[in-house]
Amino acid sequence: MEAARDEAIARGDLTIPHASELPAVRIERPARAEHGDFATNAAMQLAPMAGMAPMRIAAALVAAVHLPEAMASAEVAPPGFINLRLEPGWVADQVAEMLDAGSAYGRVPVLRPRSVNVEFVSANPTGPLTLGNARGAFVGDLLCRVLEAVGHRVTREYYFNDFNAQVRNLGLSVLARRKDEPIPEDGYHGAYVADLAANLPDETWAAATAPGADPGEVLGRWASERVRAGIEESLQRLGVRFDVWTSEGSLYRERWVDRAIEQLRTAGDVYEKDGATWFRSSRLGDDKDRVVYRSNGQPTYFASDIGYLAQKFSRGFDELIYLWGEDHHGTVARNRAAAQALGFDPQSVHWLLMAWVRFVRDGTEIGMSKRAGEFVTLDELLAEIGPDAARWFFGSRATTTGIDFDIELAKRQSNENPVYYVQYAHARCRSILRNATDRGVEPSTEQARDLLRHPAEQALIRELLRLPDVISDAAARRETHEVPKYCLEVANLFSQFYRDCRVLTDDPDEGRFSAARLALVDAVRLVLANSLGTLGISAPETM
RNA sequence: GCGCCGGUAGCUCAGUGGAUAGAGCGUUGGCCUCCGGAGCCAAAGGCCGCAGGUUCGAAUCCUGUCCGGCGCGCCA
Repeated sequence: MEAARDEAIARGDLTIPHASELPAVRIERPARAEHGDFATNAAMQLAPMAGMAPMRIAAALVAAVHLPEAMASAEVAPPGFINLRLEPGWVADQVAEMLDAGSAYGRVPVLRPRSVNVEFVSANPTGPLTLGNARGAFVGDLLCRVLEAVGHRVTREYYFNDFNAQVRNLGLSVLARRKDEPIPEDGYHGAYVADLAANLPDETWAAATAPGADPGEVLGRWASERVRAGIEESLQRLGVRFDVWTSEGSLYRERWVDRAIEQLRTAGDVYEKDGATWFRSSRLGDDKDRVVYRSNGQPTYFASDIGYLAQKFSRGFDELIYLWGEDHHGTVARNRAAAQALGFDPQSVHWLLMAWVRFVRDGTEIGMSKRAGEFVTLDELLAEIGPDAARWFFGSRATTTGIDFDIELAKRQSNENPVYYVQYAHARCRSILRNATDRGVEPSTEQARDLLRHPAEQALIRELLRLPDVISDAAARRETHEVPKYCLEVANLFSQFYRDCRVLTDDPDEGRFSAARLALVDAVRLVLANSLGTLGISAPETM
């Protein structure tokens, strides 16, 4: 199209005064089928500088354009759009291309694959994962899958505290349970604390109660590791796995924190005031400076963050992604400042914030407090609605959108969940393919160009052609919710095709289409399997 | 008070300056001789929170305002 523009200018059909800067021609996919497969607003964008009516410019562009083989036509539409249509035979031929690509179809590698660290969930190991952690677990996993689909090397990382006050409180809660004393005020009241106390090994108990021992520390360390292992198992049940588990304590043992802060001090970004040590984050966009060492000498949580940034970058990642709840958004500015002050490209660190999930049961909000012991666990959610439906639910929403999650509603709707509609379409493809094998019918794309001309077939293939764009966009935007939408669209168009185009038949007249349509069914199966796979959702043979 | 994120159909949510604003669920009405009815078709349902502005064109960008969530610690 840009070539057409230049040619139109050369021919004198289009005059742009004093070689103005020409905007790049943008091609989009129109919302309506009658507007073609692609469209561009180039003529309307050129109109002000050319001083010509958009319709006339569009006509000049169309006259000058050399359509590639895949394109059937370019038409002008008011108020100045140019609509492009794909050649139906080319469209039909793409079924063979998709089947050749197989499981790689839709996975278009980016130009520059990066090594990306994605940190998510990172809940403190002071209790089982709750519904509150569900969104982070699914969104993070989906994000990793999408990034991997376009060729990035992804490390999934979980960061947890193993020595702070919360862990100590957990230890003291276990102690109280064990001794049948009241749980401390800041302690944890959930039933799992009693389980921990009951399963305490004798040697741990002995170590905790030995003379001079710190029971809170000893029991906290033991209990938090046990809880952490339980979290890992829960996540595995969700289909979420992590490559690296990093403890806050290791950042101190390996001296990442003090070395990073010394580096900042050398650079003049750290100073002492009121007995505390401060990082000059206000110099780099934060509202105010932040304490890294308290006046009692203890590091703040932010100090750990700084050390962690240095530790992660030392491992050679090109990009760091933090997936946080939006309640942490106030800490982003200081972390960004720290990354910059440490000499890292701020463009290579991203903090993605997820809006809060409001959990309601029949209209009233329910709290999620580990400390009070009032929560629904992730395992309970899974038992109620299943991992596929849960993945679909959280994967279908933009991360910036607040969600109202009604557990009763989710249970009731789990049977009507759109995910089953998509899985059903996949199972139906499989069923048709099985029936074909029984009848001895083989899929073939040999005559597809001539045979796959039905509107339902053409619409379906054109949708299948979108998969690479959908995956690439999701990875570039770091938002996955377009993928479930796309699955739904494919399943819907497949149903229409299934209604209008008989695949297997005893009718000899209709039978000549069988092999080509079977290949199309196979392509639909492939696209559904690949896109569901990107979501971590199963693509069943039967339902 | 200041900052960040939201406000779109009855509900839950898409919508990356373009053409008549969409989907799922729910509601209403149709469709089972035939490859899987967990399906298909149709209908009803919208001052895109409100008011200005920018633009040939605004749900989208800017300003103001209202409502909701979150954050503003030597907590994490």
